[in-house]
Amino acid sequence: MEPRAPLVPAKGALSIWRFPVAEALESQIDLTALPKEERLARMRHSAAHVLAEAMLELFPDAELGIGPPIDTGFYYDFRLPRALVPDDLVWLEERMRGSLAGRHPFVMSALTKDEAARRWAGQPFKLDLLADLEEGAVTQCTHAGFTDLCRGGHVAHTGEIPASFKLTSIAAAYWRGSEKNPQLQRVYGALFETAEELDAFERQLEEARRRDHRRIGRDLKLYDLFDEVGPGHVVWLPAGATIRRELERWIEDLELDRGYQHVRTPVVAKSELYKRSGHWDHYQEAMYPIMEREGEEYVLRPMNCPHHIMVFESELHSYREMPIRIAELGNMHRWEKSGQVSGMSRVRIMTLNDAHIFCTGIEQAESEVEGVLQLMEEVYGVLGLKNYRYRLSLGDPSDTTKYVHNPPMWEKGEALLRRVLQRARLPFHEAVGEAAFYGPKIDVQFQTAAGKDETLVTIQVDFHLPNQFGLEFVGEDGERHQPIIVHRGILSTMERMVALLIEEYEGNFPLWLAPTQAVVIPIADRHVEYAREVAAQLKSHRLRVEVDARNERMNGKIRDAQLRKIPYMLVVGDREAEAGAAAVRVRGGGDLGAVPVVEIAAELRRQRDEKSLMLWNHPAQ
RNA sequence: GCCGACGUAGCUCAGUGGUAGAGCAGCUGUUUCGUAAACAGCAGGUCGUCGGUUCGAAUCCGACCGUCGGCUCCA
Repeated sequence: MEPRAPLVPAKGALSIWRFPVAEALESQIDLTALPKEERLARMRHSAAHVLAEAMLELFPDAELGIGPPIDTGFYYDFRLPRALVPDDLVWLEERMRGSLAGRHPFVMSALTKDEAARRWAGQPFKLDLLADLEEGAVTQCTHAGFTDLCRGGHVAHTGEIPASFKLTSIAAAYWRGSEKNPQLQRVYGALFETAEELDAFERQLEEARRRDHRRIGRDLKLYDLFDEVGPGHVVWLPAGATIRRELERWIEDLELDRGYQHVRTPVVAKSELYKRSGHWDHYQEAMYPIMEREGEEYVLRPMNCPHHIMVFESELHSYREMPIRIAELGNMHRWEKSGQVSGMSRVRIMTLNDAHIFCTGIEQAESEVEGVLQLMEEVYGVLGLKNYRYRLSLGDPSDTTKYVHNPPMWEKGEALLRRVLQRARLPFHEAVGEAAFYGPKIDVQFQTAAGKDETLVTIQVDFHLPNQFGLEFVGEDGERHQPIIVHRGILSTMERMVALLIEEYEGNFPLWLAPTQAVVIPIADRHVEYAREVAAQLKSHRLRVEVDARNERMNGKIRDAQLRKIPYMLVVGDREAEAGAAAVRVRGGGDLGAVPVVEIAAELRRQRDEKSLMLWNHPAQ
């Protein structure tokens, strides 16, 4: 499988949007001389101005937020007297096209902070922006009688904005991205240089909708959700549970090979446990509410760490036993806010492929982190997933409520993780404010079909919990020492992993994961008996095979099997029954002709055991 | 959680104040068929829930529940 470019670039990602003041005042710009990225950014940002111009026509009292370019176009945030409706977008877009035809020049001018404060007196958000600007760096831009406080980055005139744009959606957005601030109405636009590129973008959106795990999950009967079971509480149907079981068996075997020990721990604990671990202070709003009986408080666990710490604590350990790798497919419960629960990728009850590695010290922790990265590369190689990036997720020293306060601990952890990434020569980026509350981590970020960034793998170095729980082991010197814990998830939660795989494979699972691996299709009723024999023979190799004995024509059965994305259709009629064979049809491929059943069994076993991404000379997808 | 839209049969959808519809899926029967949909019949809904307006509500209003698109948060 080739690496697939993200279908839809992340919406929030800002492109180049920084222009020195001197350059901003320059009105003569040769667009063709600019790199495409900057040219597009200028076009998109200019289009945002034109949108604001049209919006002021619709609502003269509109309060203006910001209107930056984004990777697929632009947006502009407004506070408006009423909610926008889709018809407003039609009207606004028409006005914008009128402004483009007018070829109005964008004219930048500089002004003092005092002048700007007077000029923008009626625009609270602009005043808020102005407060952060240095004297001498205040500029505004005028076109067609519309002026915006703006640092620049435009095209020369509105005629240079390509007509290949479209207002796409109305959304809500908090001012400056903080939920403490007022919520504004955001209008998104898509803008590309050519109509062909805009078309391609729209086709990508369509493609993303086709790959959506919620749609495919329903069509293939992988999972379901019920109002009365609750949002984010996934019901795995037999087909989806089969995929999950294969993944679980596989990862547990890989872990056993690498010296992990599996445990089973309860999904409920006394709140006391989480008070001690620190979850209570940093995580409580994300936990299910307390259950109280007989004067005791219990909670559903949001994380497995404290339970695995109990496993470590159940006896006194020697440095000779370490590292001790404790693993569990552990159920966790997190009270996600109602607006963010979605399909299987964002749920409230989930199973994490979790493990905690208890290490004697920095050196051992470092080597364990390396081992985890190697396991991760192996696992994702087998799954054929290549569309990911490493992120070093750091704490935010300025945020004392979100992270435990212990600067030396954070420094040690961050340095350790950075060293491992550098030694492994893995390209990574650093992100402040993305750490766990108890320590920094390496996250591996994947992109979903819809273009959203999701964390799958996470590796964390933790000096905090060993301290909270007073963990000890006996060292070579006979003294007591505090271990370091490496937390790690490889497959992520089973929910999120299966959601990602559905989208990655578009429901066309490789043989080893396919819920039904082959369906035997008798041509007429008299072939049903032979079909059952073929199926029995394959089932004796633990292949998941069905017989389609329905009263349908062969064509109909083939069509249904294709729609169910079953890897192999084994058509049997008189000729095949005679020869002890079946005509093999490959999903998405053609008829391979009759093949002896023993050979089919051998080939399918091989593909399954090798976890092949290919189906009998065809790509699995 | 916040803003907005949406909620009609298992699924996809039509129906905008006057007796609930279609296609697919399901069931029954006929057909026994060579690589992406045979034919016919039957059955299936207190229109998300609760309340209100009205002679009359799927349709208008309100609250709640859920879904979707964003924002914020996150495995």
